[in-house]
Amino acid sequence: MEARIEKIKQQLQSQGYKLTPQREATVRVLLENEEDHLSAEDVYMMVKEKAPEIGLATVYRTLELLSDLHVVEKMNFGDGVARYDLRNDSNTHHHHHLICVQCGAVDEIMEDWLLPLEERLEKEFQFKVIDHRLDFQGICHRCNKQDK
Amino acid sequence: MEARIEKIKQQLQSQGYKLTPQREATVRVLLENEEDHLSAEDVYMMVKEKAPEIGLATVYRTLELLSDLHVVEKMNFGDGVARYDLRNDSNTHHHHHLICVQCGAVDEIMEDWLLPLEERLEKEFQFKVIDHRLDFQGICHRCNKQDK
DNA sequence: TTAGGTGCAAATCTTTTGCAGAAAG
DNA sequence: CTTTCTGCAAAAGATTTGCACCTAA
Repeated sequence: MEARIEKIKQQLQSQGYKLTPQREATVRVLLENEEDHLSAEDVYMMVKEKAPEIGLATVYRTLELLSDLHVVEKMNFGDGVARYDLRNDSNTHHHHHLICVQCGAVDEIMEDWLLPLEERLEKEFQFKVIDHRLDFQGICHRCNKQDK
Repeated sequence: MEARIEKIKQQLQSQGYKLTPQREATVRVLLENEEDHLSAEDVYMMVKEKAPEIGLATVYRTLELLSDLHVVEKMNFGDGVARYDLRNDSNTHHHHHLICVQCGAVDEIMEDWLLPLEERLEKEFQFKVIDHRLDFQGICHRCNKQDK
């Protein structure tokens, strides 16, 4: 965990930015909730517990900055808010989402199932893939059980 | 084109809704711009040319209604606005997006490449897939050419 | 001392809602 | 008539911005 913070600090500094206490608190919240997909408001509330004086605008600015640096990924699941995920070390994003339309849960699959498709895309469409996003909407295993 | 409007009219009526002139004008705009991904504001401006008295709220309400009926699909590409696409006749959504990070173009692949994955999901994760969404970010063939 | 950061409040932008009147069966 | 629909204006909610102060190299 400390190692990942150190790395992010270096990413920031290499671009002339500082890892301020506010930014560090924000990153720690993301780190401690890696499997969730927090909104800016979510992050704000959690950061407030550690650093009550922080402002919402700072959280937005931090998330935007980290997003520009590809440290976090900004996502949109269709409810009116942006959600943010820490990226893994290689700065690539290769997980897929299982979005339950019944209970709203968002699960993840961490494997990358799309490499064959990406190769096909480059060949057939001359489209050079940088990243992708794959979401499935459906009924999750928990709701499936309950329905019986 | 008239046939598709007629079909949408029946879909509305079967649920107790009317195909009002405003709604028809909205559908026609979507029909005439099927390969674009229009925002509510885009649709509003185009509908205004045919029916200048229409209100933005009506466009939003119409798009929301059509979305509920699965006549259009509401999407979000990460810029702050929702975008709307007419669905095909079977009311399924099986196209994939190629989003160019350089010129911003959004191309589509109409084939469904994911059926094998969906089967695997149901087996391995007990997740019943209703719909999916697959977007690729990268460099499109046009930009690829220009760069040379 | 100087550029980068921050908190606050105000501004902006998209989308939704309340309401009174209009349209359609 | 009664239900659905509309336009307008106001409200709501998320995000951004202006600004004066702050803080670290």
